Amino acid sequence: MGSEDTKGRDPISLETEAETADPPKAQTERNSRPDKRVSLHTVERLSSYRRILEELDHEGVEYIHSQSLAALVGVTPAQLRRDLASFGTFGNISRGYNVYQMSRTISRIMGTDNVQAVALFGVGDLGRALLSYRGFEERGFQIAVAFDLDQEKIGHVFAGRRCYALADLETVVADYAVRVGILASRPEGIQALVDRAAAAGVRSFLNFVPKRVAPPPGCFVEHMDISAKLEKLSFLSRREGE
Amino acid sequence: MGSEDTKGRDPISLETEAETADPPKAQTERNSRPDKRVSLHTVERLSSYRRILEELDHEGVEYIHSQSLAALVGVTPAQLRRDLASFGTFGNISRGYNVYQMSRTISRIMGTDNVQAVALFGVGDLGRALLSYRGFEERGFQIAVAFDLDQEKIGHVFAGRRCYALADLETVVADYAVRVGILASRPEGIQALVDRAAAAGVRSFLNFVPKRVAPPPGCFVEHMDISAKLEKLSFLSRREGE
DNA sequence: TATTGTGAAGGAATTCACAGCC
DNA sequence: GGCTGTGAATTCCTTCACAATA
Repeated sequence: MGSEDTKGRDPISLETEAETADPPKAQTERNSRPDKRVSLHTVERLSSYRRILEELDHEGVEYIHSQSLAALVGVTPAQLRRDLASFGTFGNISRGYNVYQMSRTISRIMGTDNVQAVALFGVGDLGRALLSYRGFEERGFQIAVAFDLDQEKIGHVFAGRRCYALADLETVVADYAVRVGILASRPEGIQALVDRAAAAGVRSFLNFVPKRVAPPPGCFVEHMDISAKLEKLSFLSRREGE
Repeated sequence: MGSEDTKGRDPISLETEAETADPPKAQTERNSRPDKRVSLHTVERLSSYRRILEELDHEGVEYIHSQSLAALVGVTPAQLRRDLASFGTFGNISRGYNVYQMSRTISRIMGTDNVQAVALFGVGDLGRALLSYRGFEERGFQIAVAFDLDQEKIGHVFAGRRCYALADLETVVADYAVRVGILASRPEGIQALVDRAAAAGVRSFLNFVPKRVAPPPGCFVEHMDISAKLEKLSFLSRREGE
């Protein structure tokens, strides 16, 4: 927890002003390459780079070399450099990469430099756990509203967020400009729910419900399959020799 | 919910007897190829195949072609056939794949044909949500025990599972033959916890804690990064033209 | 010296396309 | 006719190795 100069800034969403392509600082203006064709593998790794970078930033680290960062993340230095190079020039030879700048740049690439409003569908055990989960905000997301079928829950406030009836879906989604939804409801009728939310303007969904959901046209559904991860671990564990 | 003949069987863990390489039915004995070298990509897709297959099985579907199954999962038919072929011969030409047999075979490949005991570390909001989560059992996992630091929680029973003190880690892990752990605790001291659990015999960890954990030698740590998934969705959504 | 960024090489994963089968 | 399983081709991803730079 060495607290060097952190220049009085929050880890994320410092400048929530313009969103125009303003060249704010020195290094940042170099990496605005339009991006040729970025693979999803790269995007997924960028997330893990950013998570580590944020830890480092909190610890007061200002610069880091590809060698060290790659070791922390668990990739090869070449891979790290290649990933970053997809978006332009990040590094400073001999000083390495500026931790804070790079974290902010990745945010911009991901589109999480401004906080996005997220809607939660289903306020059961898991939904409430997600509502009280700290860590979304500092990554650029905020569960702004919740929906549920249960009359007991509607109108109630959970961890600071109001629970609405599904009847209000269209107006609430519009009011809060929700583009991302988290699915944590019962499986029944979830496809209809997704279709309706998509029509209301929600573009992508993170699905915790153990049920297949087809993405509406132009939308994306990402499945959070806990059992699948456990199965992967199970498979890996029985491969003793590696 | 068409209820054709389901031959009076549970979706999983029907025959928990032998675990010896018994050839139970007709088709199953063909796919015991030792596996040359299976990629992790294939393993991850196998999980999603199995999830869909189980849905289909519940709906009473007996056979399915690679074309239809691939469409449901969201991969190409060639990819599906190639994945399955890594393990031997699954399909019956012109009838397609036997839904139930294939689901069982994937279980065997994953090592989830017998239920595995899982330990939960941390009985906070998320931990309790996981304890009450239905859906582990039918995929071959059961949270058998929980651990927490909080004296209020120790000795308490949550959703049928007893919460133990960390002092009892070694004995409890041995008693229940725990090989898999789920991390849902506070970030502080999590690395030490993992190292100690690994020494006690836990081989792999599913980590919900937003903190980097280095896998002990011979062990695996899989990170469940919710924010990373949201970032991926955010990135995809702003690529309008696809 | 040591580091980044990047052509080029190598390897891995996916798709094609068809033989063999029903 | 249509299907699976699979060699071959292709596309994609990673690593190597070095020029350029500080």
